[in-house]
This record gives sequence, C-alpha cells and structure tokens, in this order.
Amino acid sequence: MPTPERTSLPDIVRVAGELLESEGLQGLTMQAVAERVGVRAPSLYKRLRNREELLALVQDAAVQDLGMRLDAVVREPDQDPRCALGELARTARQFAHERPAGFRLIFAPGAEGRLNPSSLAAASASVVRVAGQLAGDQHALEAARTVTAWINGFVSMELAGAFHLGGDVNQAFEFGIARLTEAIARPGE
Amino acid sequence: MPTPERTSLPDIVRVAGELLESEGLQGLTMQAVAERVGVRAPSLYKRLRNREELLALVQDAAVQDLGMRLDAVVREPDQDPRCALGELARTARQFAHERPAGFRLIFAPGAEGRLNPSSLAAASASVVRVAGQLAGDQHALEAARTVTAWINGFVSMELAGAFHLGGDVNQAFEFGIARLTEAIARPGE
DNA sequence: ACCTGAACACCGTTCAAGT
DNA sequence: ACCTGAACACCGTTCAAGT
Repeated sequence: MPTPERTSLPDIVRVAGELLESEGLQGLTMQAVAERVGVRAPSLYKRLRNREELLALVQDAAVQDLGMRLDAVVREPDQDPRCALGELARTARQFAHERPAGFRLIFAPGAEGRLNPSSLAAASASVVRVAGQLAGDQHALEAARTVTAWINGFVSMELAGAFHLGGDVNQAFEFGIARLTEAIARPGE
Repeated sequence: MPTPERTSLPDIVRVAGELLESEGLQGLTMQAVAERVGVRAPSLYKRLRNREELLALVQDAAVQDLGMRLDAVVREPDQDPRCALGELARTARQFAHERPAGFRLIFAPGAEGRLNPSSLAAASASVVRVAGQLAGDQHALEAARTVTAWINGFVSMELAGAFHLGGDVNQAFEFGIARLTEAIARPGE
C-alpha cells in the first residue's frame, strides 16, 4: 500500500545545504536533516545511500551555483578580458563569503575526491574562456589553473583567518588579481 | 598514590599525526589514539581537553615541521631569489605529497580558526623574506600572500583530484611558479 | 512504496572508584 | 597522580513491521 511522499531528494539536498551553512559540517547530521524535511532519519536512506552521498550532492549543488554565477559574469557584452578576469575572481570570493561552508566543501573536500567532473567542467568554463583570451588558447588551461588555484588559496586562507594579522585583505586581493592578470597575459594582449 | 605515566603529550600528538595520515581525519579517534599509546581513551583527557584540542596540536606540529623545511631551503648560501622562491614552492608541494592529511589540516581547517599565530608567523617567515627580496620590502607581505595563496590553492586542488583531467600537473606547477615569480618581481630586480 | 520504532555498533566525554 | 570500567548522550545505519 503506497504511502504519500513527505519529502524529495531536492528538498533534502536544499535543507542539507542550509544546515551546512548554519550549523557547520558537523552539525549536518542525518537526524537534523530528517527533522527539517519532516521525516525520521531512516527514511532518508530510501533516497540516498549514506551521509557521504548526501555531502556529494550538496557539494555538487554548490559547484553548479557557483558556475552559474560565473557564467553570468562572462555573459556581459563586450568586455575587456582583464576586467572580466577580475570580476570572475570577485564573484568567486563573494560566493565564498555568502556560503563559506559550501565553498570549503567544494575546494577542500574530505579524503576522497568526490566532485562530479561534468559539473566541475561547467563551472570552470568561464575561467578557461577568459584565461584563453588573455594567455592564448594554447595556454588557456594552464593559465586558468593558475588563476583558479590562486583564488581558491586566497579565499581559503581568508576564511581560515590566516590573514587576520595586519594588512588590508581587500587590497591584497586586488593586488593579487592585478599581478596574476599581468602574469598570464601574453605580451600582445 | 602515584601511578607511573604510560604515555606523554608529545607521544599522543605524534601518534595522532601518524594516524591522521594512515586512517584519515575520521579515523583519528580518541580510542584509536589511546590504544596506540597504550592507555584507555578516558586517560587522554588528563593531558588534553578534547579531540578538538588534539587536532589543534597535530595541526601546529605540522605547521612547525613545514616551517623548518622551508627555513632549510632559505638557509642555503648565496641564492638567487627567483630560484629560492621556486624551491620554497616545490618544498611545500613535496610536504603536501608526503603528508597530505597534515597539509589539509593546515590549509583547510574545520569551521574555527585554530592555527597558532606564532607558529604560523615562523612558518611564513621564509616566504616573506624571499618575496621581499623580489617585490621590495613595501610589498613583501602582499607578495608573500599571493605566492602562498597560489601554492595552497594549487596543491589543494591537486590533492582533491581536480587536475585529473588532462595536462601535465608538474608542468602546470612550474608554469605557475614562473609566472608568479615574474608577477611579483619589481622591474629592477 | 514509503515511513517508522527498535536495535546495533561506534564515538566523545564524564565520573566515581581503583592503585 | 594517573588509570580504569561503567555509563551517558549522540550519531550513522539496518531491518522488520506497519500502512
């Protein structure tokens, strides 16, 4: 005899994402998620295998959200690639400030590499495109990796409080953007 | 009536660090540590407050170890600052390959910023010095942060498997070093 | 077909009792 | 002074029983 569904997988993932931000990774328990979607913990296992899979889904949702924001930046008409690169970096940083736990889940995952490759590729497309405009298509991937690594590292350290000892963090970010942009741009561009 | 000590705090921290690498963060349980040092779990609480404090001690030990390795690089006589910066970067990356879990604990800590400021300062001293030689003393801190952020970001992504899709990772690392070095060096130097 | 209570293994932590 | 077993609260997960 069928029972009406009281929740759904998207519902669960959304609630888990909210819980991640409000309570932290260790506050994201199966019981807390279950309570907020209106079922008991065992029912969650009808829709996902275990907590690890739930974390992977939350991570993937965050990657897709970030990717969409970056896409929107690049979609602006007639942009200078230098400006676009700066805007991409600032957008990623802003995302990290709004959803620090989600950002950490993307860029500092646990032991195993979850991270859906297709979502990752979609999220990096904008950066690769702009990096290619600056560095030339042959170096697009390397240049994009250099920039992505720097953004990730800078923001991770910022979130970890490693920059709390003196100096203007915004200024350091702009310094890094400017230097990085010149570093990857080929002389002609 | 005194009981002989069967372990010590340095012992506990060392074992916890080994366990972190071999079993991962979630394998680093109080019970596993206790078993390996030869006591029962409750005895650990005579020497530390809780698991979080143990993690902080393991993290600090890793920071100090990394800092000593970086110091050793800079201690080499009459070096070109460009070469020194590259060697610092490669040394940090090698540390991450040898002790990936320890590296992650340093650069991608949990929610709260533990991280002992004085250990952190000691570990960054070498990078700040070389960065200052390249960028000038006024920009030493910003330049060091730019480089540190990039190294952290690059290696974190490498450990997370984000680079597994094509391209030579070593080559990308050298590409990044070269570009970063030129990016922070002032024209004269 | 989905939901539930009960149960199990495991973990961090506390505490009274041992020596 | 340090160590221990017992206990508590909590968590992830399984499963038989409900509808």
